[in-house]
Amino acid sequence: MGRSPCCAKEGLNRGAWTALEDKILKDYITLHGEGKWRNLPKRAGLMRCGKSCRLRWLNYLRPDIKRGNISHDEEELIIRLHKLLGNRWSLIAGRLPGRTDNEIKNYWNTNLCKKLHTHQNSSVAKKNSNQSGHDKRKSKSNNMDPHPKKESSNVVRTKAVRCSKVIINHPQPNMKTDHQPMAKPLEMVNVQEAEDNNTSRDFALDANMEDVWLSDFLNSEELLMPCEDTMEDWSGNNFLEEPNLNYPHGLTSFL
DNA sequence: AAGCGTCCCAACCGCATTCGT
DNA sequence: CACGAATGCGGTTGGGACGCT
Repeated sequence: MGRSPCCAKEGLNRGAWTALEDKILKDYITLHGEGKWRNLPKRAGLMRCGKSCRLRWLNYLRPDIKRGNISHDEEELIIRLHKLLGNRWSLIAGRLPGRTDNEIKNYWNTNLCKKLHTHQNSSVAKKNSNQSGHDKRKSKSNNMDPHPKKESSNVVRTKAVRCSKVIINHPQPNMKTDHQPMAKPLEMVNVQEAEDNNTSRDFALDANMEDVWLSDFLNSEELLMPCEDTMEDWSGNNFLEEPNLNYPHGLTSFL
């Protein structure tokens, strides 16, 4: 695909994985566990590079995978997390059980990004009409049904949970129905208080504390999306470049 | 039915970060 | 501490699916 191969070894398979390769990889990892990706292909007898195996496993073969059918709640959560975290797909994915960074990234790029633009345009146009729908596919995507055609196809849709860096102490998020996407019953930690107490740096270093804060933040009314007013300014994702803002100092370092 | 254009997503890449010696 | 290897991450791409003409 344009660039030179990452694994310059000749004879390696590239492109779409076959069912046999999937089976070999899955069986091998079931037996030996994850890791040692570099050597895995050789040991498993796969003509793939380690990176490719890892990606295939993480995004496709791992058990307890959810694929497709991103719910409205999940979508809202993605939007809010993206506002908070920017393109930190792995972190966002860590907040969405069963979703992977790749899936979320794709979903964002193909659906939410367009939705945003559509929304912005419609805002600029002062709601002259319903959201465009001039593009049939876009319209379909905007109906919270991003994969309808594929769901009926033979494409397997399973993806792994991938909690890379964020420690999630919550029980399985209930995919909130009442503006509480982070179902954790949390003791309310006031961000401003934390800052006032000069504790922000510390809690940013503490994953659990950060988790609490993040949950609190996400539950805040400001981020209840989509909202036209806020929709207009979150495409830039400048919040990470502007350390001050209203966010704790430690967020960037935490990320 | 065929051709064409658009869109989606799996898989790739390079770079960054972490780990091991 | 330095260095190389391994792993993780986010951006990008191309093939295939789909809808329209």
